Amino acid sequence: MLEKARRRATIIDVGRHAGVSAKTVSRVLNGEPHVSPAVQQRVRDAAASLHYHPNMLARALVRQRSMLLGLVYENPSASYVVELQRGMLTRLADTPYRLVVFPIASIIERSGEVAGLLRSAGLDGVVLAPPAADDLRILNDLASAGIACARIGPSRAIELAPSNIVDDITAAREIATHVIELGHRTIGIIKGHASHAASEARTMGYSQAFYAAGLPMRLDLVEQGDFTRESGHAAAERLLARAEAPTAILAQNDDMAVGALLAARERGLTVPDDLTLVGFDDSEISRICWPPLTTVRQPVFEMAREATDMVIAQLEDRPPLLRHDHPHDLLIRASTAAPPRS
Amino acid sequence: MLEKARRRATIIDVGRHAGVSAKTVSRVLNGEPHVSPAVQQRVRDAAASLHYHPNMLARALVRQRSMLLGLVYENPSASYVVELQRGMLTRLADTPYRLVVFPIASIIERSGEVAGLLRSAGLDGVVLAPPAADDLRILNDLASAGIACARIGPSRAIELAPSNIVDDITAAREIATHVIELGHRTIGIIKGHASHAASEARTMGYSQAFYAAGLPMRLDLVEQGDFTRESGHAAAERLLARAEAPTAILAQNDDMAVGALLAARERGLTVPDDLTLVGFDDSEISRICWPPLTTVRQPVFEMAREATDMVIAQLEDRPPLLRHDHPHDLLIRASTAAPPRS
DNA sequence: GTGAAAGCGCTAACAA
DNA sequence: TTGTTAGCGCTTTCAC
Repeated sequence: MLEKARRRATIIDVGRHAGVSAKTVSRVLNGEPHVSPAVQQRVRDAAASLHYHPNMLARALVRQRSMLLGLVYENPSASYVVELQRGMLTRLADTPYRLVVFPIASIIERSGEVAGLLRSAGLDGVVLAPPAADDLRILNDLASAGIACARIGPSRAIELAPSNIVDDITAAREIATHVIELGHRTIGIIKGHASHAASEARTMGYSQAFYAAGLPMRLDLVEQGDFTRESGHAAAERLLARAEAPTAILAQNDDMAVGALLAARERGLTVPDDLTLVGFDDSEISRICWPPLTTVRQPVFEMAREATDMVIAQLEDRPPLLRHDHPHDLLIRASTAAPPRS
Repeated sequence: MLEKARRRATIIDVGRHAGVSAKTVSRVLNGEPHVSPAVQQRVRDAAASLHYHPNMLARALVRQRSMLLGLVYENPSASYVVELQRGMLTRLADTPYRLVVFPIASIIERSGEVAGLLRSAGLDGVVLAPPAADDLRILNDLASAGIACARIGPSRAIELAPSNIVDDITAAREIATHVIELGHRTIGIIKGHASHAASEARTMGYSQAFYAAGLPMRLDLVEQGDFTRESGHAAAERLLARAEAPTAILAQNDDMAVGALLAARERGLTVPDDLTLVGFDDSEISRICWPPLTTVRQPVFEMAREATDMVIAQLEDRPPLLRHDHPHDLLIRASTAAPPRS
């Protein structure tokens, strides 16, 4: 059978056991100086024999520090979320901070509640992923609640809070240029959710590439998605059902591109022979699916790690980096080719 | 500019503002009876005008409840982890509980530390995914620390703590039987990490299927993996390099099967024409890769949701379900076919 | 219906 | 080098 839960030993119990005051125990446990080695040892022994573990809740109350950091995100792409978490957890390893996750269904609609939610959770700091990273209301509420924050991929008001940025416009222009240079002229676009500012930025990048190549921006070939695979599937179906179907599709993230890939497959189209397809993000599935997707690598992991560092810096009263520009990479893989000559 | 952080209003401030005592404020905020409607309204108004938010840390200390639930897992497969989190978060929506994630590098080696880690994090409860779910040491430490827990996919000591179970042996037998019935006789196996009890169980299921079909259990065709795609890739390479290469490979999860798929492709083999391949778990990539994998669906999402419910039941002093058996499904997709006639 | 006092387990400030 | 006192912000007695 399992042992019974017994009353938890407190710092006072340990002190009594070691024949010292509670404060001395506290000093030893927190590695403060000015405690004789002999007493230190007595305290440690007493703590061990009583199975003492500090009560984080009490410590948190008096120190005004919960050691809890939040991650706020909307829930579109599993691989994106995993990368965010990995980045934060990597920075948090061997620190006393813990990661609390806050997937918010619709951040824009609920932006008024979000800060209250984070505040009542007693967080010390948060990392804001899109689209929360662009929500000024949340930023403001966080500041007035005294919660440290850092942002990933904001597009607006960069100077307002520490930001990790990648140049979405340039990245989108580069991937669109690659497709145009392969010879495509009828090019469909699957946009991400409108509440993400990155969606606008990427569309602008595409349009710059079209303009530079002397191609018109065909608004009739722009379909709205929401960053989910399902939405990419549906959008691709609409595009491919056109009388004048595109020979290439630019999807604004990899999940939607994979959805488009499945849609193409269902119509008997082979990628890239019949249809060129590109994504965005270099998420794991872009490498796993077949063919692997031409995409743009966003250093999500590094941005999350860096954002976490920015938050911790604030909590430790070090001046945080206010802005970190991250590089992107155009990754040309097997999903792009010249258009079929029909 | 952002607003300045101002001192947080306390229950006493609200009381003063409303002309009542702190206790009355507490009563109103916690919905306790015996407060006149007029006073209730005054208190609510005062709280709103002072932007009062309860301090969870103080409440946690006095109530001995942090409202924090942990999820403990090792980090093999991203899609698996995401499903676990989704399941927990679904149950946690509209409750005051928060989710704290604990990816532990090597649970078996660090089993002694894990409970201490969870205890010092001040968790009220935890959901244990494999292989922590099978670690008696952790279970025991958790019980003696008075932390509620529930398990996902344990193979041992089922009665020791609330468990969510799928019948790995039967599931593995079914998928192996499917492969055998297609006509395969030389069948390779890629095992998962030995620390996961599910790995043993699945191997047993395979062996039952072999026995029932009158086939020998070929230990020379069993390769060790660790549930990662890379390990599946390496194991498949070893299998396919044999003089007598298998015509089918049973991988113990989908990630390893995808690794094997890539290995086969590199050797110029087509799945399923040249090689039949099956996975386990029905994780997202099993549907996205090409060909989609024949696999066994494990209701990871439902198990996580149910496990969370078991934990909450304990915290609310309701008797938790002690055991929940979940169904599995054999999903026959395009990665399995009759062996090539050579 | 409402309030005063005590205390959750810990640490900061000050004494000794 | 060590101990004492006073809280952190809230909830729990138990009075009124």
